Amino acid sequence: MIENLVIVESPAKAKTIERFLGSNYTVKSSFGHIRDLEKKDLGIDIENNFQPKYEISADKKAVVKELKALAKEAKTVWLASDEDREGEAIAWHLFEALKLKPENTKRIVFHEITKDAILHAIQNPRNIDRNLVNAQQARRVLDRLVGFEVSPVLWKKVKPSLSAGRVQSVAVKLIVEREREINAFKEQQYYKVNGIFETAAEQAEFKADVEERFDTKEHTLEFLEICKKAQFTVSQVETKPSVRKPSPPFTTSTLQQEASRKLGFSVSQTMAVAQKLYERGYITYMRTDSVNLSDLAIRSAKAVICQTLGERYSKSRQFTTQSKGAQEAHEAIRPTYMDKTAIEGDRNEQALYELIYKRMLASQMADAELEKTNITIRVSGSEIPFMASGEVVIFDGFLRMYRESHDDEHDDEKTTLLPQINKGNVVNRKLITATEQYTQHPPRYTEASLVKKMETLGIGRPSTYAPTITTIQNRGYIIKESREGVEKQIQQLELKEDSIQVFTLKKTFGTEKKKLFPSDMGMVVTDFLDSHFPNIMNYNFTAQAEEALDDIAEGDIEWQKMIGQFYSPFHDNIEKTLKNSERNTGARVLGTDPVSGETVSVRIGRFGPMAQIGEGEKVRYAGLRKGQLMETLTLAEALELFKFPRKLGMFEDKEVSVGIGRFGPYIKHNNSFVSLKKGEDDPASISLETAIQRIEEKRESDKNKQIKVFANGIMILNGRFGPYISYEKKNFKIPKTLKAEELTQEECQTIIEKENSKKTTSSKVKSRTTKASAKSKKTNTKTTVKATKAKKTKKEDTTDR
DNA sequence: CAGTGAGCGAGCTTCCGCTTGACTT
Repeated sequence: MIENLVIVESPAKAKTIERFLGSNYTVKSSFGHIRDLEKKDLGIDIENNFQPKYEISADKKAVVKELKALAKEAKTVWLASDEDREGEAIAWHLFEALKLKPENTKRIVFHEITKDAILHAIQNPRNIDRNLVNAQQARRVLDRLVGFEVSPVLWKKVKPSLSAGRVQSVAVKLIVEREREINAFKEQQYYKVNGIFETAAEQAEFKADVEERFDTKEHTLEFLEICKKAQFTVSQVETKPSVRKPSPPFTTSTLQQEASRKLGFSVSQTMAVAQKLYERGYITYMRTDSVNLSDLAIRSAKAVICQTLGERYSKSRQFTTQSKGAQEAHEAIRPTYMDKTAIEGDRNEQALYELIYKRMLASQMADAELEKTNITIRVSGSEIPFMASGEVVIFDGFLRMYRESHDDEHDDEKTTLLPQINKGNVVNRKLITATEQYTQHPPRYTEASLVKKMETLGIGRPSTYAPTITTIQNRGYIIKESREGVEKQIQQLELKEDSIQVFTLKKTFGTEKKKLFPSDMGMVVTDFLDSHFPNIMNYNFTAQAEEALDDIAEGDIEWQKMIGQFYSPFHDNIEKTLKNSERNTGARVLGTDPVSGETVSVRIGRFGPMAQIGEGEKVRYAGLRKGQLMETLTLAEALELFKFPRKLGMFEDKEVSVGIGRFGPYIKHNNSFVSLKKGEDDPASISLETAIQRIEEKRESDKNKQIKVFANGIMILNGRFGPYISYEKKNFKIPKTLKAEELTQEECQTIIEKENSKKTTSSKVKSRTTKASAKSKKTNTKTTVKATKAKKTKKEDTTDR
């Protein structure tokens, strides 16, 4: 018999709470949502006032069974899921699925995991808030309707297996629109003038720049000529104090941004590392949109600061959340114990912890006090002045602990110290340089800056930022990659003493590191959705839906009514689009092939974007190269694609040719492929000799990979995860009980047969060559393995008890 | 990993938000 059963969402939370509550309370976790709309079909009875059809999620069957058994013998069941829309719904689903009784079920909430907060919650139970639950049901049903009615339109009109949704489609649109802004951007050349001066009295050097940009070299030279003879007089000195305040402690979004900027983490990597820190009790919950801090946390931060840095550095602050649609079920992300300055763990874990620690501590520290000085230097004979600015830190305050970084940081050395200068002083020029520059297009999104943008639009939630970004990459809508910039020659003019010299420098422009680029598919799908479903693609759609959901939560409107108002025009639009719209391949005519006179065009084909010359019998195709977009491809670039594969000659009686594939240029010989050496080989000019050399190098390195080769083509190879068997281009795992070096051909044969028979029974999907099918196959086998494992562990549990 | 790009038709795909593991060729 159990006295009290408390159900929370996270197992780590359950462990902590159990410690606070003592032996009368059994604390278990639901592992998030336990029920959802039917996985297979729409799961909504449209005819019957949008009645949702729920089922226990496949991976929660065991959890539900266990909770049900415990609930049956408990005197009181406490539903302690989070205090937000989703949490309320979890409580309700638990109530329904576990068949709880109203008389001994209590709903409690707390948004900080402290003993006081939990005991207080136990003292103040309430009932499940049905209005809030209904708001969640409306949210769920809306997302299912959008996703499961729009996606099939894409299957018919664009390509099978594509997806659309309230969140993901808008996220892709952000990337597509940014790319178009960049394409439309006309870069402008200008000259930027910087100077180094010294004071007459102390001969102290300092930097000053001209804020205006010069449009031509001639104008720049004119200015330098004036400077040559000019006197430089300090016409204004302006000093004003300023303060800088620390940023609030981390939320999911800000943690992802800072970890990306400071540690180079991807958003999913940040979440994985944070999860580990959370599970080991080092930090509070990592999926939160709140900047709230518990009183205990504020007090203990104060104690640490006063003890280590002195009282002057301490300033307790509580922050309020600004972001749109925040639900604030949790605290901000902070260390659980402020006296733990460092933790055990790998390098990434330590680095992320340090970031979280410092950010939290800094948030409880005093403002930094600065003194900013701006100096204007008049140039005799010109209206254009030089400006110098300096910053002196009077009191470092929180800056001692933490400096936030920003996306738009150009290593501006604006925080330099200025020498003592007074109005009317004459200063001497040491060196004046004018450098040719280019205006910059708007920056492409990184994963983290996309999350930031989504958060400001109120799209997505802390728990979905990382998965959403993964999804749109998996669907092939966007690609994360780094691209090398282009080297340009730029001119620099230098005025030193009495001569002006001109130099030519090389500088690389447009280098992109881990940025998000749209694919052709992303652009075609975005355009299709934008033209047929402008309502859903509107950046305000989610915000407006949230307002309606708030009304439902307040009890001002019935949730089915809200859904009904959305659904009828929406569904009509679906029907209309299915009937009237054309199949969309993003086709575009580029021009005429000067050789054949045939039309050159691009479109998305069965295997992706391609270029095409002519029609009918004489048609020729060529796939687009990495980094090329149908939208911006020129006729010349398209014609270039048809120059490969190029025949080089013969080697060992087989033809050697060079081509360009998805992973760059390659040499093909006797059905095997060898990559060209980056930076050395040029596919357009590579000789037969070099190609043969590359083939022989590849053979040598392949030899080292081989452990054993059998006559019938079975090979034992050394791979990334240890030895494996390769046969007919398929790979097979070697059971851990066997030694790779000692395997015979027969033994390999049996392993292959065994694996092959397993594969055909576990996946009914016919083997296709597309990525999507390969992936679904994987998940299929995965879930079956999981299911059997779950059963096993459950059995062990019952025998133990 | 890198050739490909017709057409038919069966059977499949898909959403967003809550949570953790499992396991890689």
